Amino acid sequence: MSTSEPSSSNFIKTIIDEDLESGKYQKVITRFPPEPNGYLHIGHAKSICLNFGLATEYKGRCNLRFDDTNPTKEDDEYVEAIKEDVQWLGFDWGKEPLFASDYFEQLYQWALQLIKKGKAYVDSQNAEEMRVNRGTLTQAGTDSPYRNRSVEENLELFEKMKNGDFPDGSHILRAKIDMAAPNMNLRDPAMYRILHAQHHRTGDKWCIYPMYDFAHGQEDSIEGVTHSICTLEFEDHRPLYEWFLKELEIYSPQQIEFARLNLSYTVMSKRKLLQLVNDQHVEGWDDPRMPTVSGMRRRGYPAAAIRSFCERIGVGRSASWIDLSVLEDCVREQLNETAFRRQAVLNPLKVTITNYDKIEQLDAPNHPQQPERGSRKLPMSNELWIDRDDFMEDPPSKKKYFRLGPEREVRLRNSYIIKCEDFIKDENGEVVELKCSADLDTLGKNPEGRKVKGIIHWVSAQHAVKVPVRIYDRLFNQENPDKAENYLSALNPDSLQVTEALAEPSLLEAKAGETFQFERVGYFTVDSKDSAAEKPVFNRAVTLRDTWAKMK
RNA sequence: UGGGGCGUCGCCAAGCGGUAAGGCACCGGAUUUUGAUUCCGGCAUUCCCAGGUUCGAUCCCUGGCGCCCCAGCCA
Repeated sequence: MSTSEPSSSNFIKTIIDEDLESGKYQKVITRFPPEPNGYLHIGHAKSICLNFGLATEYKGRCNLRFDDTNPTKEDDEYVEAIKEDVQWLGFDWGKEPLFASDYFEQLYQWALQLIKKGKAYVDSQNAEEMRVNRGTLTQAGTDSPYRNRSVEENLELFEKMKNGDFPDGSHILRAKIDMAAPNMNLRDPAMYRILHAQHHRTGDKWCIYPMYDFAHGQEDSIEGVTHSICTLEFEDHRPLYEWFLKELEIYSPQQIEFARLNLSYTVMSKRKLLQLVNDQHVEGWDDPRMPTVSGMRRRGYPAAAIRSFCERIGVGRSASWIDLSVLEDCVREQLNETAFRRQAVLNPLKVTITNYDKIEQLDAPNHPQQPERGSRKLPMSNELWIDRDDFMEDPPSKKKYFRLGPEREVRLRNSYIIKCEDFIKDENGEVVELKCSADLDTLGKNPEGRKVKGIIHWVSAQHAVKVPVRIYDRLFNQENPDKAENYLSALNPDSLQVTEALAEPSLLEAKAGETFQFERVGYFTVDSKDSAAEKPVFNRAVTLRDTWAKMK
């Protein structure tokens, strides 16, 4: 499956090691429990790598379980997308994925059990009344007037709720715990609400649906999960998680919380990502600018890069902010190994080689560090395109600059060394063409007596193919978009720039999903949606590291 | 001002009473037909602050300070 992931220690492994050693558990069973109400994002990837990673490392199992307890927000489209993403990330959940909805009957029976035990009651206050009577952070709540209904009455009302005799919101099943509890979650939390909604799997079979708190622990219990790993916000829910399992007298897994991922220049809430999609600020969940797994896949981020990112950032309990550049660096790390090298010019400047009048098919390696991966033919002629950035009429520092300039020499990547003899300007004073001479004795070898440090990429004008290229930048231009008055105001208007590249002809054969390094520029992936045979459209996954840009 | 957490290098993160791992970033230097990659070297006398216990504290105690989460019939 995935390559070697050494994986450093973290506090969760310490807990598991202790549990294994003390004999509390003999095996490790985890689970990844997404709600199918949106696409997976990089934050989910962290949880996936953690949960599946632990299962692999301890030779246990990790279940993929859809937490589909709220039919008003869930959809099969999301189920399918989530399955694809988990698989693509390189993980295996075994036979079939599991669903909370498969446990609805059992959950219902358990609710009856708590009612009979006097631990649950049907409340008939409306939502507003419940809110008011819940109290505040510093004031205890007050008991509902319906709190002491008899078991019989509760049973009867709950039965009617189940049968669909009541409209949404008219009644609710609550756990009878303590309206004065300092932990708000224990102030008689809701267990079941009435929802006359079509469920993506059970259709209209149910009119009542369990709340997260009344479902999650029992789901874990049914599946024999040993370590139920979730994010920090659920820490306050743990006493409730344990309360239900204890009152139900069933096996109680251990919940462990870790800090969720925060990535700079992006938002991570599904609600906001959904809004970006619905309001068409992006082209869809898999828009290459989205922090979704599918967006990153389309952008050209390899699964291995996402895994190594998750390994690199570690797992802890303190709120952490990871810079987007860390992710990009993981992408480079992978792509540098795997991507074939090609030449393409994004911002063309014409060059005429004055002493060269033939056409040659030069040999250029697919990957200089991996010669066994072969080579391709690179056509060379006397009219070329190079990148505008590689010429300066007046270089700043004679010493530090080693690109093209008047009287300067430079190596054409995979070709000859050329010297700029002259340059031509248009009426606006802009350089439009360079006249260069080539040292014809420098193909595949260095000249004697002088060193030419600069190397530039190029493409033969008559052979070049025009290909659409999409340059992506961060979706937001504020480090923490959530800190803006409205996160939408932090959207980067220039996050997508559509342009064209003049590319070497071999790139015409590029297949959807393939990634190439355009030498000295960056990594570009053939878009899987908008490309056709012989008509590749390229997405820039990430630039190359550029220390020269930093020096300037 | 109720409850639950967190605070170790610029960013993550080990450490669990015996004298500060590692990764990334950064800074040097070497190799290089990608100013990329690779390679070598450097990079916390100090662990939010102040007291205390101890032969010895990042780890224990006390008191501060700062930050995060909780008042959905969302998960």
